[in-house]
Amino acid sequence: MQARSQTTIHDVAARAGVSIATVSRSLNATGVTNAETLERVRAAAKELGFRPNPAGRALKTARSRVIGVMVPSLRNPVFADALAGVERAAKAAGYGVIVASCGYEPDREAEIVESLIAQRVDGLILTVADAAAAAADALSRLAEAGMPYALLYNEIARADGTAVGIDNAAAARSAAKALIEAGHRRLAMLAGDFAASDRQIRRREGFLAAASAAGLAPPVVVSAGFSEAQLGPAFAALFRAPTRPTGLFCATDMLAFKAIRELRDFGLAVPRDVSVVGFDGIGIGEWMSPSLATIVQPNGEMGETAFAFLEDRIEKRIEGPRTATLAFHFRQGESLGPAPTEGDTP
Amino acid sequence: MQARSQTTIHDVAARAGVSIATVSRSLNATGVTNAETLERVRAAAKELGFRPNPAGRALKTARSRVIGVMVPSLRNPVFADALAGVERAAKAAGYGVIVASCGYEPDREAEIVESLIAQRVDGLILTVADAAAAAADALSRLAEAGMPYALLYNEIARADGTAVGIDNAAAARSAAKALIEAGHRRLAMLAGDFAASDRQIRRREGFLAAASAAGLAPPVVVSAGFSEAQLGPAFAALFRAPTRPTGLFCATDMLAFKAIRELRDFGLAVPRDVSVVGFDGIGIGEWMSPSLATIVQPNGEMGETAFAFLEDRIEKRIEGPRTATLAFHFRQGESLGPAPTEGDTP
DNA sequence: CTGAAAGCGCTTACAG
DNA sequence: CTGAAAGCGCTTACAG
Repeated sequence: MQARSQTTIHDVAARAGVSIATVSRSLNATGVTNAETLERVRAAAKELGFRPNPAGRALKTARSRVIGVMVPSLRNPVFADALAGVERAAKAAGYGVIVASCGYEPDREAEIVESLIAQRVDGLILTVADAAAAAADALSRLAEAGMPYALLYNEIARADGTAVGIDNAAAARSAAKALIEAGHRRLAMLAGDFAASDRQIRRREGFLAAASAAGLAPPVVVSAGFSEAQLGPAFAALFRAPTRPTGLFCATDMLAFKAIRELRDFGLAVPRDVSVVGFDGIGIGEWMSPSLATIVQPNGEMGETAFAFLEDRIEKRIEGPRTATLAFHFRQGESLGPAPTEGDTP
Repeated sequence: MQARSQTTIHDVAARAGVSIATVSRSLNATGVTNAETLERVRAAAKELGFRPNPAGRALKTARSRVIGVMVPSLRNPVFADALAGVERAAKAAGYGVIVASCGYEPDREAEIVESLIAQRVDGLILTVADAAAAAADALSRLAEAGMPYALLYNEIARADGTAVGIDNAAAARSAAKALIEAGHRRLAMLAGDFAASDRQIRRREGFLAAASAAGLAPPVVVSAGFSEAQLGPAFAALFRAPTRPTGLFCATDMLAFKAIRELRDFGLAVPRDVSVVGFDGIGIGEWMSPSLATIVQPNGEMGETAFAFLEDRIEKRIEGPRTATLAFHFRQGESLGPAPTEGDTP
C-alpha cells in the first residue's frame, strides 16, 4: 500500500508544464526563475492545493523543521506561558513544536530527550532538573548526538550550550528585601524538591544571603514535593511552633498557593499572621484572594528568546556558548503585609 | 550538502551481514525472521545506536506517527491537564504530539488546522469554538482532507466524527442544584465569550433549566472575555445592584477566580455575601482561599480517551461517528455557603 | 527465511 | 533559466 493520494510536486509540475526541479525552485524561491514561469508554478500549486510533503523534504535536507520542547510539567502555568512564547516564535519561523513533559521526574529526562532525538527534531528547548550535574544525562546525550539545544530557566550553559533565564539568586534577594522592608525578621523559605530544580538552589542562595546581610537569623528552609497536594510535616511543625516565621518566601507560585491554603488550615491568616511571597508571576496569582506578591519572570519572552537562540544554532549562525539573562521584577500583592507587632505574636 | 551522518539501516545491515530488507523486517518484527538472524540484527542496531529515520519511514508508509493537538489556550490548566493525558497515551503508542493553541480566537482555528495538515500529522485532537457551526471551517477542512480527528470537550460529532466530552448541560444542572440546595434564590451566571466556546452554551442551557425547574426567576447571564483580566461593566452593575444575586455559577474555574477577586473589590465576601461555583476542576481551585466549589471534569482521562479514539480512526479499526460522554462530579468547596438570610441582604 | 529492486516526495548539483 | 538524474532512508511486494 502506498501513500494516500495527495497532490505531489509531480502534479504541480504537470499542470504548470515544467519539471519538478523548477517547481521546487519556484516554490522555495531558490535559484533563479523566470518571472512568468514562477507565476505559472505558483498558480498551479495554489489551484491544486499543493502542500510539500515534509517527509520528502526532511529526507533530502536532513531537517525536519520541527523542534522539541521538554518541560517539567505543563500543569504549572509558568511553563505553559513559556511554551506559548516558544510556539509563537516557532510558528513565525515555520517550525512545528513537539512537546513532552517529564513530570518533575529527573529520571525521565534522558528517556524523553532520547525519544525526541529519535524523532529527528532539529533542536530542543528544555528545562532540566540540574543543568550542572554531571548526571545530566539528557544534556550529554544531546551533545553526543550533536543536537542543538537551548536551556530554558536553567542558568548554566555548558561549554557549547545556550541558556535563557533570569538571575534567580538576585530575584530571591528582591523577594527577601520586600519581606524585610515590611518589617519581617523571622523568615522561612518553602521550596519544592531541590533535586528536581536547580533554580531553587539559586533562589535559596539569594534568599539566605539577603537574610544574612540584613542581620537576621538564618531562615529555615523546608522542602516539599512539587506534585503532592500536601506540604508535609516539616512545614506544619515550622508554623505551629510558637516562634513561627512571619515571612515566607516560596520558590514557586504554585507552592505559594498551597502554603497559603495550608496556613489557613493552621488558623493563620495571610498576610495578618504570615506574609507570603511567591516566585514565577503566573497570572492566576493576581486573581486570588489575597493576591500573590511575587517575582515576575518574563515567561513568554523567555520562550521566544529561547527559540531565537535555538534557531541561530540550528542555522549555525552563532556557535559557542550563549546566555540571556532577562529582567525580572517584584510584583506587590495582598499576600505581603507588615510584620505583626510583637504583641500579636506568641 | 547531505544528511548529517547518522547511522542508517545500511550500517546495521553491513554490521549484521544481512540486507537492509532483513534489518527492516527484524526491527519491525514484521514478516518471519530466523531467530538467530533477528538476534544478530538487534545486536548490531543496539551497538550502533541505530534509530530509524522517521522521514524515510513516513515517506514510504505515508504515516508520520505524529498527531496534532489544538486547544484554545494552554494557559488554562484544564487544557494542560487534558494534554497531559493525550501525551501519556500517545507516548505509550509511539506517537509524537505537536501542539498549537489558537488563543480563543475562532478565526485562527482554520489556519492552525491547515498548518497541521501541511505538517502531515496522522490525526488531530482538537477543541473548537463551535463544533456545530456550519462556519466551523476547521472541521470542514479536516473532512475534506480525509484527516482523522477527535473533538475534545466539544459535544457534537459530525457525521463521520468522534467526540470526547461530558454532558455540559447536566453538569451545569448539578451546579445549579448545589446553589439552590444551599438556599440561594437569586442566581446568576458568568460566562466567557459564547462565540468562543460552545460548551458554555450548553452550560447556560442546563443552568437556566435547573433554575426554572426550581421556580426561580431566570438568572442573569453575563459574559466576559476569556483573556482580559477584567470582567467588564455588566458584571459590576449586576453585583452592585441592591437585589444582587447571591449565587453565581461561572462557566470555567478561571472565570470563577476572576469573579471572586472582583467581588472582593466590590466589598462582597465569598461565600458570606455571594457563593461561587466554578466549572472544570483544575487543581489550583483546591488550594485557593476560599477553595473553589466546582464541577470536576476528568480532564486527563478525556485526553487519553480522545487519543484512543483517534488511534482507532487512524488505524481504521472503527469507522463512523463515535462519542464518549464521561462522568463529571461536583466538588464541594468553601466558595459555596448558605444563602445570606434576608436580613443580611439589602 | 532472505535479498534485490522499486519507489515514497522531495532537493540539488550538474549540464545545457 | 530549466531539466534529467541521483539520492536522502526507509518498507514492501516479488522472487528465490
